[in-house]
Amino acid sequence: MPQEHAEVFSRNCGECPIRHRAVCARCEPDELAELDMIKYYRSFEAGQTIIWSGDQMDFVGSVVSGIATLTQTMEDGRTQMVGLLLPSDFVGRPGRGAAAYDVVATSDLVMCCFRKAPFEEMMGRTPHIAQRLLEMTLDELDAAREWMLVLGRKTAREKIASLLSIIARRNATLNMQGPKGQMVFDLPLTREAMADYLGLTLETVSRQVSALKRDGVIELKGKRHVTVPDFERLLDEAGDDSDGGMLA
Amino acid sequence: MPQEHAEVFSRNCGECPIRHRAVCARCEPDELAELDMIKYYRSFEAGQTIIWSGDQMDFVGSVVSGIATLTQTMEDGRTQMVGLLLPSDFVGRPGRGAAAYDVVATSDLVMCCFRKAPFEEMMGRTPHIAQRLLEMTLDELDAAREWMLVLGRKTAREKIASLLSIIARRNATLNMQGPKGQMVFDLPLTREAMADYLGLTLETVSRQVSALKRDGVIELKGKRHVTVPDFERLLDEAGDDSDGGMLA
DNA sequence: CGAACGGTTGATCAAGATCAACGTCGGTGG
DNA sequence: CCACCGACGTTGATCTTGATCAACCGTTCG
Repeated sequence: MPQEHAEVFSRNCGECPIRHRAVCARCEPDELAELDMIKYYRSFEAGQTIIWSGDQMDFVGSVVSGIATLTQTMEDGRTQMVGLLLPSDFVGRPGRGAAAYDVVATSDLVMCCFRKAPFEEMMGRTPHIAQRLLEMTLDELDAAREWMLVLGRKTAREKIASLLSIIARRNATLNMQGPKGQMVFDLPLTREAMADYLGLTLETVSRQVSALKRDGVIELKGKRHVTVPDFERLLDEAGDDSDGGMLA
Repeated sequence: MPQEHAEVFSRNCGECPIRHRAVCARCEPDELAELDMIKYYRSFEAGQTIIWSGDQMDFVGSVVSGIATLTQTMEDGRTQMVGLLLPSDFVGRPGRGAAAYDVVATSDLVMCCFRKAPFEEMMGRTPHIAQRLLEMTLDELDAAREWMLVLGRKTAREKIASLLSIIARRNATLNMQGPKGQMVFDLPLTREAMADYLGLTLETVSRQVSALKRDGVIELKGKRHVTVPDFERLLDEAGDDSDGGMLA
């Protein structure tokens, strides 16, 4: 049986770790106060399904800590990840009743949830929220399109390198470092989840990770702890042009 | 040399064929009048590149008539389509200076362009525009995610069937018919463009189209004119569950 | 301890890529 | 008028990448 998270979170938005990146990033104190009235926290453990595709959704919200995946599954069991949710990412689609994808917690996870109806109502008259959500959605769309190139045209090796560089870069921006030189991080995904991300089998993922290690593109400590000695080299293996998608 | 379009378009938004579906769908008469002051029409011929990836963009806009594609290209020439733009679809990303993708007119095309800076300024104080753009962006994100499943997990035959069903469905909603029973339409894409859409080679596209024809899933008159005798059958071949993605 | 889970590695197979030839249609210029 | 060319499409033969099937390892957890 799931044991309740012992950890206690401050309800105070001022202390919120994702305050400056989430949907509420642009909100004024009075707007935060209003959001506060319709918000609540929920904890999930690793492996738990947060939302089932097709379910009626009565909340939207932000990932506060932990990692979740958005996945689509065909009747015969083939599954494709279509979103990777990190802290500050938004869950749920205002204006739609039913969830379109499964949302699964990959690690232990905390969400800041807003009751859906009041949130939608508030969004309608609070440009600060609507604007921020638009911005975040446009970013997600860009990420999805980058991902489509990976899925449609890259080789298995390039796919793995692409995924590693994406995780490395996200990690760097989270720690507010530039993405260059040596980088170290932990893989937040199992080999199977990586396969579902990249449209591969887990065997192919395992082989290509080993190959990148053998060729010195990455170093591994255990199965998950990755060191990238030369980020440019990794980008090269990913087939990305060197600028790495820096957009004005 | 490109010959100028002889056709003349009414500047009048009241007669605009995409009025009810575009970014301006929710605008009041006074807002339309303001948009009118920053708008202009541009025509492109089939094959013409509208925007090059990396270019500075000085406008955003809506496709009024015709079809365009968003594509990404790797240094070695591999290309992946990441968006298919039909009438009423929006082009450009407010808040970003440089284009992230190539935009190419697949057919002769007319765009209703807005000068970027004034449009962004106006969006900041016109919720009707921002809200509609958010809604359209969320729809595009959903489409991109559906597409990711196609790219990552479907077989070549399923990919072709998926593309045909998407085009058939879009066509049906444009003509305001329900997507069922017999459907007839023209393919707006060459075999090569279909391949770039689906992450296949043009040879595989050709073979699978022939196979679907041989198996009676579709009928062809010429290379482009398609008849789908049984839409359910097509959905089945696409591996989609029967509801066809009808979401509340 | 044994089972479950995550991961690695090997042998074999098949879907789709690649290379190549050919067909059709619609201009265009001699 | 016809010959030629280029764009688009089809089909065949062969090759390669990644899938599939299978065995096995190490860790963790009842």
